[in-house]
Amino acid sequence: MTIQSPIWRSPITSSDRVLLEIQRAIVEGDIPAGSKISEPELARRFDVSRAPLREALARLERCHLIERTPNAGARVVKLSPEGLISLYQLREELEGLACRLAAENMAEKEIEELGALLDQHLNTQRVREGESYYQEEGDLDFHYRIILGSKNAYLINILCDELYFLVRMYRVQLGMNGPRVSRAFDEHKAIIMAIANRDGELADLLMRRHIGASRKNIEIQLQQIRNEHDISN
Amino acid sequence: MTIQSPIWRSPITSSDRVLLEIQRAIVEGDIPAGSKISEPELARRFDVSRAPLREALARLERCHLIERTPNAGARVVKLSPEGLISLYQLREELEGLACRLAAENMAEKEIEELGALLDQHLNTQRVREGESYYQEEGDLDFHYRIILGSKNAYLINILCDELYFLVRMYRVQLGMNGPRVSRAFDEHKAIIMAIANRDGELADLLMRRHIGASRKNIEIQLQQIRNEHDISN
DNA sequence: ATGTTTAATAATGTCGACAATATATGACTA
DNA sequence: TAGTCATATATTGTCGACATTATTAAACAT
Repeated sequence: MTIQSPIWRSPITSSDRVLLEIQRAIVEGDIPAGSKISEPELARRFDVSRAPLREALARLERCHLIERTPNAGARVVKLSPEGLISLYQLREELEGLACRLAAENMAEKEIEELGALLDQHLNTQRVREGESYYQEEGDLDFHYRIILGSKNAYLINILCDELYFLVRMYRVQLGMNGPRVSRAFDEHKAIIMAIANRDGELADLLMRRHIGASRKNIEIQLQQIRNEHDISN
Repeated sequence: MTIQSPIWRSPITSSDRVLLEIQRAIVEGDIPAGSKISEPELARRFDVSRAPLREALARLERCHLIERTPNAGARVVKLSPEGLISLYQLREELEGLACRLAAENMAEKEIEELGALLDQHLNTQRVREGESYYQEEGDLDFHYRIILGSKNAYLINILCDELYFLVRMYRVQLGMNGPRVSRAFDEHKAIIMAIANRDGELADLLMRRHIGASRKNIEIQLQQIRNEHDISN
């Protein structure tokens, strides 16, 4: 089961279904980055008419997974180092803010659940050593809850509905889930404590560092990939 | 002429045209906040079929001007103190970041133009004393240029395409353009100088203060409106 | 009179077809 | 052979109609 937007519309229409399928396909690379989107083809493939398909495309554009040009159609976005940096610059600010607001606005119960979640992930990780998919999901779940805890509707929308699919796409397609597992747990723990102490300023700072560290880690891996690529050519 | 998204699609389709018209109508209150959107009615009114109209609605949802529920239709958003605060919390972070990046990434020429723009606005404001519409437009233009100067595509998209219509809607409908004019000019001047000095940290700080001051000013006006409302009931 | 159930009405979601635009193919020229 | 132009093909943008769902109105019961 994949993590998806925490705010999901109750009655599911055709376009919702198609959106979910295409989102997954793009994030996991089944529809390759940079490739052209053909409306007739996708409509056949998912057995719907072009109306709900186009509705889905509009929402895919919203979460930056495709780019559309009038009369010319849509393409899946290309992943680039610049894009990744831009994305993480934004996340540092926005999730920092989310943390500060979460420290002010989260209910005690929510904070308890957040702590329980972390313990649970720690156990899962101990049992399934090296199996990084669970860590991936656990990490996103952690970030989601804090974002939701901010109670800022615009912030929630931007992070959960618009940017996080891209984050997942970068992670999945560049295979970024590596060695930072244990350190991430410690950082998560510290963030939760700051929130529990209602210390918004510290929670903010720690989250910025956490994402900054994550970004640097990814940049290193990305540089390695680029080097390998240069050698093989 | 109204300020609109700096990134505009080159060939203008029916849905683009309708989008612009409805955007203006909602921002200026011709279609009242909180009112229901009727697809057949708007389709007749703008002389298009429902297909391009629905495309436009999807994009209106994207910039938070309407809210849609499946099978039930769309409503124009309601303005609320909480919404305004959430919006300005975001702006402080995002435009602070934009300023820091602008100080790093803006071309010398762009910075010169930004300075020229400010002088020009100062003159316009001296000539048309009290006429706040020009100040409104000038202020947005100033912020737009800095955001564009950040060269961060996601940041530009979120601020210019998704949040700024809401900012304008709040300003127009609550009549917020009041007495801060001259102080805003000084603050703008200081921000430009920080950018020109390539001092990203300072530019960031000044922009956060600038927006924070703007927010407090608006909150005061909003409180006054609420008080008047309480008295009249 | 108020609240509940049922029928009538209107709205949204989806479909297939056509028109306008872009892309691909092939003929022609230098 | 490379480049340009005209044609053919395919894709996108738009339309009107239908199916499905929500909303309103009316009838009924309490």
